[in-house]
Amino acid sequence: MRTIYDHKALGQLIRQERKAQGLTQAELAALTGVGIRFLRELELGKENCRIGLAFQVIRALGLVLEARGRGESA
Amino acid sequence: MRTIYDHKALGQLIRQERKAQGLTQAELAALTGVGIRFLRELELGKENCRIGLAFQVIRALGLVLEARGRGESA
DNA sequence: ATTGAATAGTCCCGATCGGGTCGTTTTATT
DNA sequence: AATAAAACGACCCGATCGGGACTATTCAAT
Repeated sequence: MRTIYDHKALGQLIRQERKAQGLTQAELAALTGVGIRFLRELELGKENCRIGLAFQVIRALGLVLEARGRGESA
Repeated sequence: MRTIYDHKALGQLIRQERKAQGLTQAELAALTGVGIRFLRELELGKENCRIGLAFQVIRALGLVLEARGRGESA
């Protein structure tokens, strides 16, 4: 379980997961239906990308996002 | 703990948390430094908004996002 | 060290976002 | 039911995204 505090952390996570699955950026991009450049910038922590596309990638990788309030216990 | 499978779920969560904290959209928008319209559309599950702004809102609300691989146990 | 793959950076351009605001609709309170 | 507040939808417009392609750079493996 990994905490995602911002878009950079998200990019790192995506890259890590992509590599863990043995995919290249081009392959994942094709799989996900987004452009290679988008994926690259997402992994590099681009400040502003479209969240819909980001979620497509997240789901394509089989990642699960969970949220809780600050105080809320896991 | 709540699973965020897409941008709609994220919007719902944000709205719920905003209300739980007794804030109006205008107040939260001002607090966060985003436009009211952006916040509104984010809560309504706009497909494509800038992820950087979304994270600003998430942090402003004190929400914590966590991610794990599909198989990974919590 | 060499070689090929993977990633990063840049180009142009159409498509869309996000800003504020005004008018309308929904929700809440009394 | 009446009133006020909050949320929604639409408007215009400048700013930026995201697409593919092409080159340069980094990386891994032999």
